[in-house]
Amino acid sequence: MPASSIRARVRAEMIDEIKAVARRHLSTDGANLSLRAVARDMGMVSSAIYRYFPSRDELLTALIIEAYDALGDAVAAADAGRDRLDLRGRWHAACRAARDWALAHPAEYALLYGSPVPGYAAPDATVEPAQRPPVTLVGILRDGLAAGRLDPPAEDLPEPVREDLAVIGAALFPGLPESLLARGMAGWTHLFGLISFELFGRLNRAVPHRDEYFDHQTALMADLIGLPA
Amino acid sequence: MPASSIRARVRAEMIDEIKAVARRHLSTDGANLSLRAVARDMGMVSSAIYRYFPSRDELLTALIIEAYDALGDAVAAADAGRDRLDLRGRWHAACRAARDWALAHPAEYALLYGSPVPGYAAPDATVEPAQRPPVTLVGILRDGLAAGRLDPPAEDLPEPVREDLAVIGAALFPGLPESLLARGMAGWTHLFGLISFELFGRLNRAVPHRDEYFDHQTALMADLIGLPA
DNA sequence: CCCGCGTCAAGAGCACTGCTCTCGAATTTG
DNA sequence: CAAATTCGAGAGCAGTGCTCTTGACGCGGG
Repeated sequence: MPASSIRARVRAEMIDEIKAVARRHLSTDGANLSLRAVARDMGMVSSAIYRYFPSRDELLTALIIEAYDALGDAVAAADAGRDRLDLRGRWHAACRAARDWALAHPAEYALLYGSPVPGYAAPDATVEPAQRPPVTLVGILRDGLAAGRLDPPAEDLPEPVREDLAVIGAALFPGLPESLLARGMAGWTHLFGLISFELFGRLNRAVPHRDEYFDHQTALMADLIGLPA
Repeated sequence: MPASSIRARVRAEMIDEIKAVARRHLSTDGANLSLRAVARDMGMVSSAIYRYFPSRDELLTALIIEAYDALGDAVAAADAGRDRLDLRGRWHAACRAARDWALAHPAEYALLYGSPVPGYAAPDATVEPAQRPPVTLVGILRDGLAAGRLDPPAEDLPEPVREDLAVIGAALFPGLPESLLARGMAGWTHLFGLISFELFGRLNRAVPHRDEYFDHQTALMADLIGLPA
């Protein structure tokens, strides 16, 4: 049925263009993007947008999912570009990729990891893409353990913590000791804080040498995890 | 001049009431608080608010500064409540105090540490209050070093990093080795990420035992810093 | 004491927002 | 070819921050 396909194709192109224009607005106006402004940029009237997105939040959700995917791809690609056994190299590459993506797309990063929009609840469709960056990071630990290059820390976790981490591990990293997973999550948590601090201007006048500071901070977390030099 | 003082006192009370009502709205409606709604709650018309605050952003700034102070006080009080030599106890108490405050005032925390409001630039008056929580945290390291209970890590920092940290240290923590300051900042960065993850719903279904997870994560950073058990 | 200055709240109004509904026009479908 | 679907435009609603004008009130100096 080529007839209906024409319409479908035009419609898909319209959706893509709306998202592209919205992304552009996002980078200048921040999270409060205006449907009317997007419509104006496309030579349309605001109500026409509603033919393609039922609400502004749905548009935001689409942008969020695409942003998660882009970030996840960037991190995964950087990790994949290193030798599987170069654990520290993979760690640094993945961390830097996340930071580079965030610096290149600050508004989208803020959309993902900034304060949640008051009325907006992230739909379930976003949780899988959101997991990809930390999964890539902890995957480095999994590989290191499997290759015998990384020893699980000799540490007894409090039982409730071990329990929670066991559930997470069973779903995403079967066989990974909980103590190692805990340190991987600490690394991910720290990485998020590090990028957010830089992006949200919290070390504006304090730290001029951003790149070096970032690398050293992530190296500290690699030490905590036990990644071999 | 008691006459003009009456006016001044009424005016100060009005300002306080506006801030109180705005804070209440903040906790329910998030960062996009409405001047008109605040005015309605006070039985006033929106334009009357402008007698006391020249713009919505100025009101936000006032709330931000008060929030920074409240958080800083909470952290400092928790730290001060422990024996000066119980470094790990102080660390945990300070971290927990920050988290407790954030959980009790999620909207204000988001205002401080969430994505920056697009048009809004934090005025200089906010930087000093913003420094107080991390200063309290790193102060624990300074005391530990002075008491001989904490050894600076034997580590050579990259020169640019050492340089930046030396400037920060000279202003706030004279005599503190840069390597230790770096770990203190890692701890602060991680703490911020940890609280944000919990508050912004990123470990909603994943980690049911929040308290224990939080304590264990901060303990990991205490390990990295080298705080003695 | 009381008049005038300064402060204050109110109201109207501007430009903007997300969103809904209706109405023609174009296009696809049977 | 006729019917059904899709689409864009426009008007309109309720809300926003903010400005300006108007009138009332309290205060201090003459």
